[in-house]
Amino acid sequence: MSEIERGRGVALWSQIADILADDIFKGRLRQSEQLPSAQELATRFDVNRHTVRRAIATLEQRRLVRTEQGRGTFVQEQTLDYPISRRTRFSQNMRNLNVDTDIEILDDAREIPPTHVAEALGLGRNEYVYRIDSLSRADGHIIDHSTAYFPATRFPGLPAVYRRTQSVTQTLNEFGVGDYVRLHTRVSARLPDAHTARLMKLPANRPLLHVQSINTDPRGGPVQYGIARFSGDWVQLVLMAGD
Amino acid sequence: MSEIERGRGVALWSQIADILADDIFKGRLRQSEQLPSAQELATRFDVNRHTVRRAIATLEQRRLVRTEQGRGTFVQEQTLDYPISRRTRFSQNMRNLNVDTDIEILDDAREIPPTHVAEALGLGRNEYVYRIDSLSRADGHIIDHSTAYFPATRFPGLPAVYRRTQSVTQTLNEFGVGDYVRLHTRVSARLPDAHTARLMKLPANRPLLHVQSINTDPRGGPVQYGIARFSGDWVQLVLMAGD
DNA sequence: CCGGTCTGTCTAGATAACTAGACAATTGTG
DNA sequence: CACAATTGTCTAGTTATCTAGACAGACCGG
Repeated sequence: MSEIERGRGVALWSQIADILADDIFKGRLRQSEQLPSAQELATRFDVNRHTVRRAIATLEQRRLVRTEQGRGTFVQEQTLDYPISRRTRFSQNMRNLNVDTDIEILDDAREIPPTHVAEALGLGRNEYVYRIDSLSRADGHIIDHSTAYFPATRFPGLPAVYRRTQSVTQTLNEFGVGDYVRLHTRVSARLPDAHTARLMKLPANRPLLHVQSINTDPRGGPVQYGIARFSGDWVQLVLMAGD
Repeated sequence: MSEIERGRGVALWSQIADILADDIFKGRLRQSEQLPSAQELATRFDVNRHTVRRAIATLEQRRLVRTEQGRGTFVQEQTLDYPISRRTRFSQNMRNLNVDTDIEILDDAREIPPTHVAEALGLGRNEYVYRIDSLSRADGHIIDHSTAYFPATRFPGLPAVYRRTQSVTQTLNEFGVGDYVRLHTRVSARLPDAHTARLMKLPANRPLLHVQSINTDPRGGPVQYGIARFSGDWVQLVLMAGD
């Protein structure tokens, strides 16, 4: 049995959270299995129930567990598998997962993009883009802070349409882009910058999945450059074979 | 610059100690170099001087730094290099290092040893050994908790001699073993058991060097089986080539 | 020897972490 | 429905951690 230490500079709730998280990741607590009750854990670790509750609260924030009043605490059934393919659509994904989604548009602007974005979109030095920053929620939890760039000359007034439709697919459709595919995707693990951490209500030490992608129309013309930042704790990207 | 976080379950002094220890291990603070003053570090980390002092106190316990009143705090010049060879002698080692040593004998007993010890010493199932538990200090700091086994029939009354001489070499000499060599040495890294942690005044999460060795007389007869547990933070075993 | 710069020690108070206990709210079961 | 088990919420008190300031003691360079 893992022991916890007092007075060594690490709070008890933090140690307990680490042990339980490890139990989950290592599979000692199975998917959807019920955790011992808070009282039971308190007895096992020889601490107060409130201390255990604090540990569990942090696990819940990280979506590793789910608590239900009167029933108990359960290991979260699945990390949110996020399929990445040439034909990924966010809203389609979420509908498939039977998750209640919601997108909040934080900010949009017409501006000259960073050079690497301009290059990716095949734009010249002084061509404008629309930048749209948004936050996606699923079941009320923030899962994604994304920044999208669209060529401004090709899609005049795009932000207004996007605000109305709340869907990239729908928006591009109204501009005559009936279909689009993902040209490429780059995935890395990073720690959040201060801005993203604040937006996603994440501690600065929880890793993010940093996904950079380019969508093109069927003829290969780039229509969108996107950066999505997922909570690494419970979003899992799934790379599909043969796509 | 490494930042520290408040209210995340890790005490500030603990975070600061970790950062400084890392600076030392990674060589960003050189051997014997002076650390910034406590006040300077307090300003850099935006905490109180007392908090920094607590961090430094733990580093001093781990012998990573040395503080000198009126002068400053310095990176400890060297870990204690402990040469391992066929002809290793503890007291000789320490004299060479110009370190003031002292051995405290904690316990001795005449008993049937664990089977792996009996095998190593070439003893039968019911042959007795003397077990001697001792603690070695250098410059007043505990560096080593060791357990030694000697065949009891070959060295009757050995513990009394050892208590008098405080030296394995001297003791075996009195029993007519003029010379001995190390047959083999096994080194591993382990966390201390509760007993050893208490004896060595170490936190349970600081690794130990666990050294198991067998000494034989010149004809190859095993005379001692030993287990030594060194503080991993500041003892470094040095394996000599061609020995 | 003097003044500046360190570490060492003390006191006092503020904030975070932990404990203890009571009771409400919800759920499942007999 | 009554009951047991569980999570959720509150209040109060203790301990650990952190801050603030003062001053002593040692060291060093001028």
